[in-house]
Amino acid sequence: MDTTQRTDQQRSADRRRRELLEAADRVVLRDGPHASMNAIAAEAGITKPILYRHFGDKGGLYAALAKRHTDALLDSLRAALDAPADRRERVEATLDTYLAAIEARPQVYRFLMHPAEGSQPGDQGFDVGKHSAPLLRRMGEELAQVIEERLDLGPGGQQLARVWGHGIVGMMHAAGDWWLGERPCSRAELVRSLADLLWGRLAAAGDRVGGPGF
Amino acid sequence: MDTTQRTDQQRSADRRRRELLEAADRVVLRDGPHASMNAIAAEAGITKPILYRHFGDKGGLYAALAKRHTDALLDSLRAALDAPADRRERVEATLDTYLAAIEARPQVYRFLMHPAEGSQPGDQGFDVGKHSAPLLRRMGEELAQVIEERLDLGPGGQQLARVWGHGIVGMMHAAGDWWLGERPCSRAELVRSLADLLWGRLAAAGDRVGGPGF
DNA sequence: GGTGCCTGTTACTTGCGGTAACACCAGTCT
DNA sequence: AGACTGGTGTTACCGCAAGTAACAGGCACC
Repeated sequence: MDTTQRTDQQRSADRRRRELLEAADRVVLRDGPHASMNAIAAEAGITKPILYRHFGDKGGLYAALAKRHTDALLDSLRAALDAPADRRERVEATLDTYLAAIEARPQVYRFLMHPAEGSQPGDQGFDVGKHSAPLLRRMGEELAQVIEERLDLGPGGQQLARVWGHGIVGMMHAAGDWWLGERPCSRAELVRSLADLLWGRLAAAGDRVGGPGF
Repeated sequence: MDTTQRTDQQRSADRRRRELLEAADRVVLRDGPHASMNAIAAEAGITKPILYRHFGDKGGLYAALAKRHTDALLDSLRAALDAPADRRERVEATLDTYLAAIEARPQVYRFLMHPAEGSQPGDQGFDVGKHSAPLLRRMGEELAQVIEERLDLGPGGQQLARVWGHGIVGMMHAAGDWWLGERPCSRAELVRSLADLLWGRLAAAGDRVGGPGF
């Protein structure tokens, strides 16, 4: 008895939570990450305390919101990353998937990259090394795992894979961010340039004038 | 007459400004980027309106603060980047310089990477593509310029250099951020791993089990 | 019919960014 | 001397957002 009823309540609570999240989504995508809790509550047709009961604080709401989008994006990326294709093709497909996503919904992207807004003034010694958006961390770890699973990197390969995972994700992120702001070239060109970088063209390029000493 | 007196006043104002910036620096480095204007004013021994007269608003103060540190870091990086050495050595030296800087003063680093705190709720259409800290942009452009000056990349080389500049900076940043948080290896190992990545070891590595199809 | 319990409200506190208005203290001009 | 000006400093306030009581109805359950 108790269990069935509790289940009912939980279901209703979960549905409510989803509704609230969708309302929050609309507001954040419309007003940016600085949307106030009042605005979100109004969009959902309710008032603030309900939001706080469901999500604890603003950070909780934003975390829940971010998780949805992050999961969705990570699913797309995993698909591109695990495709049965040549390594270079897979890399290009992954880069393109990411860039297409941020191009299609830059507001979602901007929201996801925001460093959580958290870190209350009470955090003594304040959290060094946790500025990156959780999305970046998760993408880095994910990529690291794929690299380690599929490539033979010899001894110390696991650590190498993690460095590379985070490094490549950072490269993708920074280049994508810059590209989104300036649009200096097509997406395909950007993908190609980045893949070329990863393929060692930096090392292979010739010097411009004299020797490397000048 | 007028000029000399105005110069005097300007000098005194500049000195005051430097004092205020130093006080702000202490507070920000102690309390993190969420330091309040009240706290900064108190540290400087004065009250808020003076800060506002000197810097306009909080964004202005933070921008001025960030510029000092950014300029200093960029100077170090330029030195490593322009050293008369082998390309690989230069790359490693630059990576190491950056990592040493963020390792030595993580709070400064954390502050610099903060996306300006700006973007008032009034910005309709809200500023997509300007999230990255100004430091990242400047480092990216700087590196792009060096790459373009010194490497022969054939046609389209300028654009390629810019993509690479921002991409490499992003790689360095993300890997450094992750490394600072987890400390999974020594700085030298990290530098070596990243340089290896840029040197094409990703493309050169063998597959782990079967062909690339699985 | 009382007892929890969830959902919802209004009304409040606290703290921050930012500003207006006033006060003091040089020198300067007449 | 005495009014005028410009910079430095103050207190006291506004508006707004996060977060929190404290209270009010609906609905199951004993």
